[in-house]
Amino acid sequence: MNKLAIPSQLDTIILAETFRLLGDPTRLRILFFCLDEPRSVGDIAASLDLSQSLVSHHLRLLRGARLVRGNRQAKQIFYELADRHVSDMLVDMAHHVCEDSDE
Amino acid sequence: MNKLAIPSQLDTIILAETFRLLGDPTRLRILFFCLDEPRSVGDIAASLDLSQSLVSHHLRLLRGARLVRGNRQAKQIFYELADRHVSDMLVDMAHHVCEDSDE
DNA sequence: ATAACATATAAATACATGTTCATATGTATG
DNA sequence: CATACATATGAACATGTATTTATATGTTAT
Repeated sequence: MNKLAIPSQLDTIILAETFRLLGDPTRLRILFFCLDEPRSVGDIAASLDLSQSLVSHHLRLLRGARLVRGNRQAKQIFYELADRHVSDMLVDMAHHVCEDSDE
Repeated sequence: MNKLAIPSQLDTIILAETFRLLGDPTRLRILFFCLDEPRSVGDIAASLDLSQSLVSHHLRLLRGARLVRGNRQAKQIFYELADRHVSDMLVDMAHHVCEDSDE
């Protein structure tokens, strides 16, 4: 509805922080891998060919920004996107980039 | 239509690159400032209280990623968002962040 | 409790990146 | 042409960050 006022200084920082976290290929791969179904840390590491430690570090950052959320199932912890906002955001942006050959 | 397949390695990198550029508060401020109407470099610098050099550096990056586009008008160069995709993206994301108090 | 498995954390390092300062390029006007 | 104005570029620096290696925490089963 509204064309969008210029975001406040604070909103800008929060927005930038979110973008910054999405601005790393490894983290993006992790996010897309967890898009459809929750995935365990080990699964992520094995499937994306990343060290367990690295995956854990990235998940910490993503958790901190509430972009993902994990719940324990016995020994494993399954991570998924935090909410619909995040997944929509990702999907939308992916479309934007893929369709980037027009205009 | 499609739920979105996992992006290719290349698309992931391009997407990450775009996000990375958006992941800086200064660049975001510049983009939002140029959202409604084209703005000269000097205007940007003065209005956002940034050095002319800094603005120019950031504009170069944004230009390189085809996020903004500038055209000369006599001595000045007016920058605006490159296309509708970019501006929509920005507006959408801003809304996502602002509405981030639900769920 | 001990062993085995899954995940998280800490320290260290190598590299990327935002910012500043100084200078160059380009454009109009006397 | 020379001067002033607007923007761009280059080098230097300081800070941030992705990744690795090593180790700790937590959970289940024997």
